[in-house]
Amino acid sequence: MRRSRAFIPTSKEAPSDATLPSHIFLARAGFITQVAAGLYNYLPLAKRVIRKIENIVNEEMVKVGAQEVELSFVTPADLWAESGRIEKFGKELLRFKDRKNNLFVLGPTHEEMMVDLVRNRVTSYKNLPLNLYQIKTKFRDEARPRFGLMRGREFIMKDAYSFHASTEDLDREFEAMEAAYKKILTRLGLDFRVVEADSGAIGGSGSKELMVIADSGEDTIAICSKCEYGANIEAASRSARALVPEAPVADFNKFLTPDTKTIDELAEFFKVDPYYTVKCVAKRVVYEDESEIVLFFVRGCDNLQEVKALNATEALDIVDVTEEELKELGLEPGFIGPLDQVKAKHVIDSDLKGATNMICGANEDGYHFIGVDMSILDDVVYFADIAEVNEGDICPYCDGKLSFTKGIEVGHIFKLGTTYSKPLKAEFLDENGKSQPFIMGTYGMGISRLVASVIEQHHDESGCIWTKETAPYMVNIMISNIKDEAQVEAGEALYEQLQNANIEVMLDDRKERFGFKMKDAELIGFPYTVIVGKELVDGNVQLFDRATKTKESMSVADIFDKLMEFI
RNA sequence: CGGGGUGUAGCUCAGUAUGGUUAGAGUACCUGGUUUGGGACCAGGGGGCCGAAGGUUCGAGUCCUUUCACCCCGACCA
Repeated sequence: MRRSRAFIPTSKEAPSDATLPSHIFLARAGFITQVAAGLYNYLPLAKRVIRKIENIVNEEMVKVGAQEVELSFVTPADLWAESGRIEKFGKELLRFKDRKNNLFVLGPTHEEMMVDLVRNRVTSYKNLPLNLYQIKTKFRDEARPRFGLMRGREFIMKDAYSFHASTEDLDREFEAMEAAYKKILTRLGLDFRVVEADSGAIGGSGSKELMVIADSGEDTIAICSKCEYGANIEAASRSARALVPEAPVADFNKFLTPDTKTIDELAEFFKVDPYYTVKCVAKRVVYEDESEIVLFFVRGCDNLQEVKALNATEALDIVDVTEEELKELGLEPGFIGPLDQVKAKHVIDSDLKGATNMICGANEDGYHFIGVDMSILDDVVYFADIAEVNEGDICPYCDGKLSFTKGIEVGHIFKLGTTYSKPLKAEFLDENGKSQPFIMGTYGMGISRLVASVIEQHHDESGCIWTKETAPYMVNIMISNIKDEAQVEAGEALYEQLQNANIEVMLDDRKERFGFKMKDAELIGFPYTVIVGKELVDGNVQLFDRATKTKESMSVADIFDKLMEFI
């Protein structure tokens, strides 16, 4: 491509609202333009990068035996009602009616559509397993789209769906897909981590997220210092502490503790480690048609993890409550404890099961219980893992310590089981002629988010640095002075030579100054720029490496071979 | 969905407290000239329903009302 003909509107200034490097540089370098909140146009350079990522995804999907399909973007609302997700997804589903007044939904993900496609068409265990995928635009009417391509309302996702006759076969496919996803991210040149995750609105038994490590990531992940364990903070677990602080041994008693409403005040009052205190977090738990206040109890040194709390109560939502609401129930904020009190449902963190020498609220203004043995609650209360892990906690699989880092969720793979096949009545006949719902898996990967992720990990103050597998063009030939006929001739010759060798090459033939064209090349981020300039009189050109920003002189005769070596 | 902010040239922004010729700068763009190794310089030029609608006024980018859009913090979210 000749730069003089290319539609690459670069700019010195970033959009005023852009904060992330990926957003700033993709906009400045002429890859994307914004249309409306969370909606972007992909310009020629972006389109080329997207196609490259898609090609890699396609290659790896073919290797694991998945088949590409493309399902309708507009999906009948009836299907969403059938699975029950029309409520669960809520306003994120963009709904509209056609001229015949039928309700439709723009597809935010395609479990229902895919199940509908397969049910009654695959009806025998002999035709399983089956893995179908597509790469397609999705639409989710996010409450607050932001960060450019990172969180758009319209985005490109690769979504795969597998169908199995047994959970063992699903496990096998899940592992194969995880391996394929790792391969894709590795080929793209990304630093990533596979972590355990919460299954969210998609549902299902087990799920893992593929996180690209980046400070700008919106997710916090806990990773082990010794082993491979990593988990989203929403799902991270830990081992019980090996070393515990000295226990405040005491007989059970009610103790006057005026004005000690917070854990800090309580720990200070008794001069004990917050580890031995019981913290109460009251929340309103919302179900489909009702809601109730639930008291969550964790150790004073821990915090409630709301996603875990949501899962423990099987609720749709969890919202804050006011002190007034608690007082109406007869509870005493600051002094709420799990003993002798049945005014609201209790959920106690499993780390408190059997704990002794604890201090907790006595449900009476100004009083706490001391010397509490939590095991007396064993049979009467619901225990669940609801505490958020802290940095420095012990890994659940080894004796390593957990630390936090930020990640961009670029992939999420789920073992769905029969979550969708059952309600949608998608069944097959097994060896015994018995009807069974499909055992399913679903595997998503954000293609447009990957474009942004590559730049989050590969950029500097001058702009984008594309990896070899993602670069829109591998080589940029820069003719320093377009009025110098010898430079033009040498540039054109190399341009033709590289094109004939099927190298993706840009020829910067614009009538601009050296500095202007270099800045432009650095902003766009071509891996290599060949500078045809003042050294040509000695028969030399320079090879500029974008990643290292170094220039190497070499003879015109050698440049082609040298490039072929690098690419 | 709560709280806040901003809408003026393709882009980044002045101008609005105190209404008053023809609405500005930088950048980008066009023409001519000079320049040609790190976003050059000189001269000339095109480009605006001042987000939209209504109102106040002799007169509105500026004041009032309504509305829309976009952004930020939070809630939410593969």
